[in-house]
Amino acid sequence: MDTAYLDKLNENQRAAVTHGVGEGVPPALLVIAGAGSGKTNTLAHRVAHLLVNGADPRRILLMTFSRRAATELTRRVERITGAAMGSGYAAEALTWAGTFHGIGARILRENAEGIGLTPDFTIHDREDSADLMNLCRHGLGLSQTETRFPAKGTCLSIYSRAVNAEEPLAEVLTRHFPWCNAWEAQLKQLFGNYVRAKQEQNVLDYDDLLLAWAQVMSDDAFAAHIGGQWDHVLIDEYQDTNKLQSRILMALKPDGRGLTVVGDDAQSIYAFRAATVRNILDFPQSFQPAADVVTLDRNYRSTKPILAAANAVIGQARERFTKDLWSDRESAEKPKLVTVANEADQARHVADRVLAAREEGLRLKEQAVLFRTSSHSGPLEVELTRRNVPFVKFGGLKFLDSAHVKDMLAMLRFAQNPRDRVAGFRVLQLIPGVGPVAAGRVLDAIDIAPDPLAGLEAVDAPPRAAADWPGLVETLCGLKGWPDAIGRARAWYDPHLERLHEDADSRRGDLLQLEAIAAGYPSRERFLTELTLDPPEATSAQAGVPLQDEDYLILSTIHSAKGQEWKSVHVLNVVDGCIPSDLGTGSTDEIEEERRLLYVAMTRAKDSLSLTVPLRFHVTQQTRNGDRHLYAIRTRFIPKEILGAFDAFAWRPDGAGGAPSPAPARIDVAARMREMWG
DNA sequence: GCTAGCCACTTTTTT
DNA sequence: AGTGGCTAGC
Repeated sequence: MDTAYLDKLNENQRAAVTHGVGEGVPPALLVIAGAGSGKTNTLAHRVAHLLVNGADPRRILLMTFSRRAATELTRRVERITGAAMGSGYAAEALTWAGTFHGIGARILRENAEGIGLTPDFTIHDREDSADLMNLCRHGLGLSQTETRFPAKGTCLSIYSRAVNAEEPLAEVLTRHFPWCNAWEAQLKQLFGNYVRAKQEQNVLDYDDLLLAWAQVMSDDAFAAHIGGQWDHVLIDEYQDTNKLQSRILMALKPDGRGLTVVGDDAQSIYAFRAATVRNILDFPQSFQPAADVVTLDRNYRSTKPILAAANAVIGQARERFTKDLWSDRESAEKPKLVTVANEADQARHVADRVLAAREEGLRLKEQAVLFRTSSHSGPLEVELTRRNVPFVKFGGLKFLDSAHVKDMLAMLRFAQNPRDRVAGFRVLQLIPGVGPVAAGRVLDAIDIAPDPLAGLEAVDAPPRAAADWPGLVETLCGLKGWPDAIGRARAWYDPHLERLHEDADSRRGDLLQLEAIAAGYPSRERFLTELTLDPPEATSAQAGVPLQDEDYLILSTIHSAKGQEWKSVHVLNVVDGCIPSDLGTGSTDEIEEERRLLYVAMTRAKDSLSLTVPLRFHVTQQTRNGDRHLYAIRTRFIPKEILGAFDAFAWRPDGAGGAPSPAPARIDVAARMREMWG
């Protein structure tokens, strides 16, 4: 066999790739992989090396942080094995690649019969879960307490943390939600009802996908059966897993044999989701003998000055475990720290720089603009649109959150699982004359019926909706056949869309887009499951998704930028209040996480990095004082002592003698002339 | 029992 | 700014 691919790796990477391969099932391995150290490449090589050495691809489990990462990984494995073993080799047989939640859903569905679930369960996203929590909250009369009971979203967060961190409720409240301490007894009761409701309605929420999986694994026979399906289990981004996930992992491979985890504690940015770096720190000692550790600290991505600045930022961290990264990519260009007057200037400056770089031959796709919070890119989006610069935005997406899309999905989910009350409640109330009470009655009738769909057909029409009722029932019962069903649902929904929304036209466009997405899935169940577990993550300024060969600028939240890299990176609002977010300055742990967030943002850059500091910025949506301007200061993560790592300067728009230039909207004449010829 | 309209609250990051 | 909850009126 041809293992030439090993020659291109550095010593540590090769150690990680070959560790224990060819000696039966290899012992546990932890790879500490710093930013840009070729982590994905190393992981892909390890998988490929296992395959080349005879591992069965169907018996390899790959768990990544996102669906996109899983796709990228399998693609690379395919390329490596293709070169080594001839292109006939199918890495497609890597059938077990996905997120923890996605794999959990699949295992639970495949084993549903044996573990007291029905295989046609539907999955609630966060919004749905909050809605169900709300129904339970009302059911217990907690919405009318004298002092305010926590809002549904807060209740769900508390519940979720208790589940994912495996912490007792009292501890969760004290440590993370002290203002809800007084409600402990009521919350406990509420959560009991919430769990019961989910079970009665045959629905699972995100947490259940892990929790039920973990429960299954606590049964020895099941644990052996499920863990025995794979010889090798490899986990990426291990620093962002929580206790529940690590428990599942340990139960899959109790002796650690066949287990590989990869991560970097300096890039842990999901503590708000109960992720804990303890998982990665405690991993080696979880086994007897302890797992081997390989560290990748050579950075291939960034230039020396960029890395020096990033190291300076993370060097201020209160505690950390990994060493500084090093690079031999020389460059005279330090990262820029640009002070601008306000967010409008920030937008102008970034747009200027992006366009200038494109003039010098750097495609828009090689450039990215990163920010802490989705809304921070607002002024820039306006500026880019004004200048006709195409962009695609990742993170903080609301496509699935918009009312009309949720209506459509509720239709499909209700047809899939008529016991799903959240979906039913939503669908039934679309008809004029049906409110919460009438909807509740119908759902109660369905609950009692042995066959839910038949129950729906048999139920009496609500008194004020007699005219519209048969149409709805007929549509719901007829939502079979895929993907035709979604077209029929849309046809029924269209008049309601028209009636409910002023801007029905643009919303109709969204629904057509949804229909196009749906056509890519083999069945209604797969569509609903995968859309919930892996929602479309990008939005674009133009209608429709840009074509693959089109060039566009990347706008992304820092969280969504994880694992990615660009030649040129701009980071917006590098000021206190944004990074760190003023919502995240409650505890030192939270501040440390914000610091790592800035580190992650900076280490995305290969050749050029620029941080902007608007001195004055506009705050909207403040409860107290309404909209107002705030005077900001440079982020505390870049104190004076490390300023030397940056090229710091102030920028003002051309020709601005103080007042913002009233320049008319610029016309991209060149682009228009090109457009004349298609 | 439903709907419209008014009021109050929210508050980031995401599977 | 937009959503959700609550109340008054039909």
